[in-house]
Amino acid sequence: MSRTLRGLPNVSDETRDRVLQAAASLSYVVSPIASRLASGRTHTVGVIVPYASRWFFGQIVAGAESVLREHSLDLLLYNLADIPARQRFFGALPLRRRVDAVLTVAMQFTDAEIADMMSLGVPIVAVGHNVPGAGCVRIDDMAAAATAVQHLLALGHRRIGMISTFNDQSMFLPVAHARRRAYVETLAVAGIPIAEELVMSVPHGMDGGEQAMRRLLALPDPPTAVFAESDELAFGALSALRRTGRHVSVIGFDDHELSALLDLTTVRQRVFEQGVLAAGMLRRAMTTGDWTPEELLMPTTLVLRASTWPVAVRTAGAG
Amino acid sequence: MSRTLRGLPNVSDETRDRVLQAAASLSYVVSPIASRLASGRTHTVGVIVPYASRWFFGQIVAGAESVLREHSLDLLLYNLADIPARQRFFGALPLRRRVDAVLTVAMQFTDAEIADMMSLGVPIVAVGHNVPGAGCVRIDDMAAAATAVQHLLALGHRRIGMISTFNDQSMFLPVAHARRRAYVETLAVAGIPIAEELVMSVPHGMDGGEQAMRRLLALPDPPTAVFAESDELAFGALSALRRTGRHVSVIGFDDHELSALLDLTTVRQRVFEQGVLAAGMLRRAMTTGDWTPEELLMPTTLVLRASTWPVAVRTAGAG
DNA sequence: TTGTAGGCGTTATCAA
DNA sequence: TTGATAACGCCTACAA
Repeated sequence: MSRTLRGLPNVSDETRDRVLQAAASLSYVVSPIASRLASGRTHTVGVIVPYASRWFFGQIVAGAESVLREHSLDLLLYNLADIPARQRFFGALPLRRRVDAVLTVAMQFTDAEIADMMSLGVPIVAVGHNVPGAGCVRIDDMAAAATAVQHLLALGHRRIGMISTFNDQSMFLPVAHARRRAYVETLAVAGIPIAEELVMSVPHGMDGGEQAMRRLLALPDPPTAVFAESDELAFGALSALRRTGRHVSVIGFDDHELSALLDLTTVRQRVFEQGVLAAGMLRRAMTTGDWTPEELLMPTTLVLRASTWPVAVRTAGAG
Repeated sequence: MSRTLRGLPNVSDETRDRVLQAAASLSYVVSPIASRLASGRTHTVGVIVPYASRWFFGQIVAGAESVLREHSLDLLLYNLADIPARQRFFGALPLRRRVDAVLTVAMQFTDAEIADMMSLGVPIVAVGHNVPGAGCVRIDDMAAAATAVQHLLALGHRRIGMISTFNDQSMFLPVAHARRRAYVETLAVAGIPIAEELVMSVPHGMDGGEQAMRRLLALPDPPTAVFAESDELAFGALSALRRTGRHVSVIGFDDHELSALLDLTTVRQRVFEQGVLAAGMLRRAMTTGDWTPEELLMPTTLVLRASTWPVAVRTAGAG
């Protein structure tokens, strides 16, 4: 009977029909839990995110859900929003004996935490950051961020600020690191000295962006253009500009769904699709049983809109 | 031993210590799956949403996750984004034997589907819509929407449009229904005849809002103000206005995190908190074992910003 | 307070 | 191709 319901090959047609009919008439369904205990496979992937309700993570989760659901795999969400949640997670490691695979999104792990994760002995794929020994789906942050800064340089800007982030634990996420490094290096290549005061580090989100831009505007010699690590930060920056009536070119990163509305120049990445691809890698590993971590690099695109302009225009107008 | 690990009372201190130590040294953890099979309780709540990646649903899910995780309950996400997903869901009803409770968010169920859900025999709480026999956390949509329309009336507007939604199956979600009814009734009370052509029904999202506003602007006698069923629709409407250079007052609904930036007048509801409360109701039912569905009404607030203004001002200016 | 048998509903294995 | 029978790892109940 079990053989029939699972569609194994060695069952006669007649028996199959008989079983299927009986199952239907009793509206019988297999208990996934019992089946998991007996088989040892949980058919579940644990998804770990730092901020479940942010746009970026919502996209990733939705993307992953779509492929997992299609293959009848469960998605167990862990939102490690604050320090207590994180401590609870790594203290108890609730994933143990509970998932067949793990998907982590833009997390900053300590070495000990990575060791914990690897000790689960299941395939792991990281989106937007690198975990040694795990698969990876990401963009080339350095190159993409460099594109953004180069765009500002091409417009003639020389005094360029950056809005960067740190998290609750005052840690710089890997993504923040890479984008800030690209900023520094690109300016260096262009022969522009880095001005410490032009680099703001704030908590992620609109409020952080607004705060950062206000501080930049308060400088004796404010920037004529700003590169924000993400569109949400850029939104905050735009807000500060609008409230103060000042004019500074702003470029973001992500192409958030509202960026077009706000006319924000940005670097587009396909977020939903990264969730799809990551889940696909894990699904394959779970069904075939063999797992060789691979790295997937997604392309990015510079999207030109009205929030950036040549340096001469506005400074002349405003001056 | 099982008694110790589960913290049951009738264990001597000495034994408890001994067991705890042994467990620690072997880094032993109970298998949640085996425990579920034996006890018959899954410690899992199924969460059903129509659009996992939208802001509203992200907030609800994050809110629910925070309380469930705190009590070591699992959250199983089902995103019923399209018709195939929905059919698969109600065809197989994967929740059966798998969850101890269900949380549904702003879903439109048929009677048959409701029957299916109730047949699970577990507590159900609905957020943002009503399911007979289930608990409920929501706002008073009629009253809140009426407030929005009254605001426009108070500003002197008499020709007021509405942007409403239908979903993939061309069904009007309960929320859409209530808000449109409030629109009709509030105008009626004010003695204003309803003009059919002023009510647009579009798919949810910014694109829908933009489309709807364009059609409204194309009317021989366009509205001077528009009530959008949600902020995301309103964003689209604002976009259309900006691109066409026209001026129409717009009020939204939700107080999306970006509404302040866009200066959108709106009706605020506390979304994250609704997720928290709904999950709390289910958690209590799961732990105490008794379940009497209750209904929770959350307050809303009119938030005044710059996207609405008295009718005379702009029409005079534009005319 | 502690130990022990029985059962939860499958899967996997081995005979038949 | 089929039927029967151990695991799977825990919880519950009952006995000691």
